[in-house]
Amino acid sequence: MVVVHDTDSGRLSGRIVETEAYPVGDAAGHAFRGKTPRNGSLFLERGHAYVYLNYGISFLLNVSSEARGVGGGVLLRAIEPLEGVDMMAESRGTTSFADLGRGPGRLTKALRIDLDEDGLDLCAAGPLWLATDGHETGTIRKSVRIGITRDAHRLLRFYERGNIHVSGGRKLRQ
DNA sequence: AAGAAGATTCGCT
DNA sequence: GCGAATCTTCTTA
Repeated sequence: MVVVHDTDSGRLSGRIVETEAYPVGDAAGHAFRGKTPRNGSLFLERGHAYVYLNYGISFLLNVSSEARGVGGGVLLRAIEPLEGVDMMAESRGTTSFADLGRGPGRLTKALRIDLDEDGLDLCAAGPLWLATDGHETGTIRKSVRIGITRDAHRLLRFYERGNIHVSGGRKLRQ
């Protein structure tokens, strides 16, 4: 699908090409130890945005995936930029097309997403929403998740094979 | 109350 | 390839 952010300066959008699942009962998930001031949005009805500040540096965007009151979600790790590429380059401070949305923190910076978007319903009318994709979908592959230690063996990372916007090195894109 | 780890990125070597 | 930047949560005293 496509993530769309309608801002005062224009529309930003990108096709999701890499995700990671953090299901119920997964020790690596933020909801594993219950609700906190930060992760409350993970417990909203499936389809809501959970945005948080990671390592004190980068905002990361998730989509809640369970019934209201149950914590679980999907991390968006990379997008292929579609609309608003110039604005994205300005936000990211680079003109390298492949790098604009390559990585979970870069993705939010390109789309200008921060705590203002936390808790928004992505399946309703609003500034941030998910659109269906008219593009052809390539082969979807799976692997272990990146940057975690708990439940590290689970194959819960999904990405489009060979896509240059997928994060990690060459191997992690094949 | 203090320290360490964590779903990362960037600049420098 | 390595370390810094820097906020939230968890662990240990």
